[in-house]
Order: sequence, then C-alpha cells, then structure tokens
Amino acid sequence: MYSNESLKSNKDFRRVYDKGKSFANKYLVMFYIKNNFEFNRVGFSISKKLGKAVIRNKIKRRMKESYRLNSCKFEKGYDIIFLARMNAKSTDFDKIESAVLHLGKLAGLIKKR
RNA sequence: CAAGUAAAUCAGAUAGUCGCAUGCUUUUGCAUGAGGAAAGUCCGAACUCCAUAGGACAGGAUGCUGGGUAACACCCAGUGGGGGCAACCCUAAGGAUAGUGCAACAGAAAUAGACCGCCCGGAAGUUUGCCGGGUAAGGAUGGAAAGGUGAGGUAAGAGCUCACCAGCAGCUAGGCGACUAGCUGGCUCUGUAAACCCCAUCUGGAGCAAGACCAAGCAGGGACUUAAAAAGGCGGUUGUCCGUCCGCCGUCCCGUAGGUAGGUCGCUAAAGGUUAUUGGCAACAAUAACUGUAGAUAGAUGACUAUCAAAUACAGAAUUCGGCUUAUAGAUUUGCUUGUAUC
RNA sequence: CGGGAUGUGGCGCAGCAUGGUAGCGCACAAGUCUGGGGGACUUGGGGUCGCUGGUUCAAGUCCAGUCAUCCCGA
Repeated sequence: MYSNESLKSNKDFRRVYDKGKSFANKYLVMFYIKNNFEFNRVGFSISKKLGKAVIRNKIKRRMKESYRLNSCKFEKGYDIIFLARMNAKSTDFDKIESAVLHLGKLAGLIKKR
C-alpha cells in the first residue's frame, strides 16, 4: 500500500463521515464515498476508548493487513474509512479479515466474478 | 534442607514466505528499525524565543551532616530516631527560649489546679458530719496532669534531701561536620510548624505546536533619516516596582515587504556506550583503546508456518538527556542471617 | 507539551479556607389523617467520604503517592 492510498487530512475524513454511506457489523464500521481518482484511499480510525497505545496499534495493524491482503478484490475509485468497535479488542486476525470482506460485500465494493 | 533478607540479570531465539519506515544503491537488492519501564509527566538540565536577564519586594521550592554531579526533590558515605532474635529495613529529621493561633468531649483543674482522699486545728458532740487551713503520695478523666524509680524525711506530704535514669544550660576532649563521651551546675521548661510563621540556601517567563527558512490565497503596510533639541507621553514581558536599552510623536516607496494554507529544517553523535588502568570506603572522576545504535508526520515492527517443555506479564519512541514514581508473566545467579538434621 | 476541576447514602449536592457531631432535598419502608387513591404530617433504615500510606491525641477535612472521569489552551 503506497502512501497516496491512505486518507491523511482531517478535511478528507470529515467529507467521508458527513457525506458518505455506512455499514457495520460486530467488529467494524465502514464509511465510503466515491472520489475522483483511479485508486482507493483508505483510513483507519481506532478510538481511545478501546484501550492503551499497544492495543490500538495492534488493532490498526491487523485492519491494515487484512485490507492489504484483499485490496485487489475491491472496486477502485473510493475513499473508505474503517472504524474499530469495542468487540475488535478481543478478537484474532481471522475474524477481522472476514469482517472487512463482509462489509465490502454489503456495500457492493467487492468485484463480482 | 527450610524460612528470611539484600542485590543483579533476561524480557523469547532461529529459519522461511508476504508486507511497512528510513538510509545506501539504481531497478534489483542490501543494511538498520521501540522499552525496562518507551508509561505517569513528579523534579532537574541542555536547546530555542521573549530588547536586557541587573536590583528590591511578593510568590514558589528545598530543609540532619559531609561529599558526588551539568543540575536536581537524585546518588554515595555517615549522624540521630524507630522497627526486627538477626541479616537488614524505614525515616518531610532546621526553629516551640522571635511572635500569633489551636487543643473537641471527658475531667475538680488543660498551661494552669484541691473533687474524693490524707493530715492538723476549731466549735458542737454518741457514731458522725460541719467550719478553717496544710498537702500533688494515692483515686478518677484524658493523647497529654507539672520529671521517673528507690531510699531518707514529715503531722500528712512535697527535688525538701540523696543515688541512678531522662531532660536543660555551661565547660573540656574527639570529629571537617551532624554528633558522641566525660565533668559541673541550678533543679524541670505541655503538644502542634504535613497551623500561620521565623531562619538559611536556590529561583525571570514560556516551551520543539519552542523557533528558523521558502511561500499559493487574502489583505494595506513597509523602508529610511535627520531640521531642532531637551523634557514628557505611549509601546516593548507572561506577579509588582525601579534601573538600563530600543521604537514612535518627520519624509519616501509600492505586487515591495510581512505572512495564512502548505512545504523544508529543527531531528538525532549523545554531560554516548563497552573494556582496561589509576585515584576514592563509595557515589563518581581522569586517562587510553575500541565502537558508531529508530527518526515517523493519519504517524513505520504485522500476518502465517516449523522447532525449542511453555511463548504466556506490564506495555509502543514523537526535541534530547539525568533521576524519581507507578505497572510487570515466567525464570536464573550471587552475598548474608536464623533454625533444623547429619558428619 | 502545558493548565484546571471533580470523586461523600439509590440519584443530585452541602460539609474541607478555621481538623473533634457526616448533613440537606428527592427516592425507599412503616404509621396517622381519608370510604379509597393522591397529597400532607410523623417516625425510621441506608455511608470502607475513589484507593494506599503519612502527620496529629484525633483526618471526609492537612500532606504525599495513585486510580478514574470531565474540561480548557498552544
């Protein structure tokens, strides 16, 4: 994942939160909106309520990894934000990976073969 | 062997596949990549800015002694006090004779004192109570009751007298010093300063989002100098005042200058680490050799597999160091003390 | 990086500057007034004062450390 494929400024995040659509399951919430680029931009957000720095880092890395492994399956041209919920604190990598794919299917962003 | 006590160390390793950050290479790779507390932000510094960091007051901090350090509320060595059979541990430990305040309830009385009791005398008089005085030994209250214990002494008592102990003042000796030991003296002084306060020492403020450079948009600002001469006014700092210094109270210029978004630097070599020698009880210092170790900016360490008995704790760098405090699975090593058993 | 506030019955708050009795309102329980309800009145129960140490004769109050929650500034 190159650096221009991630959401950076607070302005970009606000645009997705305010104008985008959202889906949720047990572990994650996903916000997304169409952008004007040829590629996707992804942001990850983990609230301070989930735990201390070590726990938040671990959750974010797992979310990043599970998107990276499945990024080829997503449609291009969207800004996406994944937001961790309280249940993500105590799960393993497989559950988070399946949660990412599940949200992609709900939103219709997974390519149909 | 058991119990205890003091200290030190490790904080998964190795191999493979995919992936991230930085640097070097140039299209392929190679190297490096979180902690003992990175944490809490409780102290101390470096560094940067505030015109200067000078004086006074206020405020704040520290508080047994000596040393170490860039500095410290830290560390080392000692002194006094407290706890433990001991090894050892704890200790905000200056001043109550500078002054002010406070000490509920109980109790006769709380910073000064006769309720009961004991003793003497008086009048009345059957026991007995009443009146006047002496007395701090005993009782009761309290955290604290006018030094404690014993003997003498006395009407009963009392440092009234003596011995020992505690405390106070002075002298002598030892120690750099906190203090210790001895002698002498008058006989005895409540506690609280983590109440105000006094004394001694230290202390300007803000913080890397400090600050420097480049610079879209937007907008009014910027530059320079003397004609007169001194005084005054206003402004420049973030407790107040004083002192020093600077600017303004005139002319000239206009996409120039300042500067927001954004970017670059600050940004990692450091009061650095390891080893040896020397000095020192030690903390630490000096010298020599070797070594070169994260630097992001939505913010880099993850996922999976195999082996080791198990991989499990607390926990993630954000300017950098020195400490303190708090959290911590599992395991290892060493010194010392006490007890038990055997030789 | 820096500054500040709060924690006391089930809920909302006093009491801490000046240390000795933990209190107020609502809620809860019982009783009285009423034919009954509502309402009023009377009585009662319920507190490791966030936690751990220290100072003091004595700590909710003073001091130190710690945990949690909330707010503000650059």
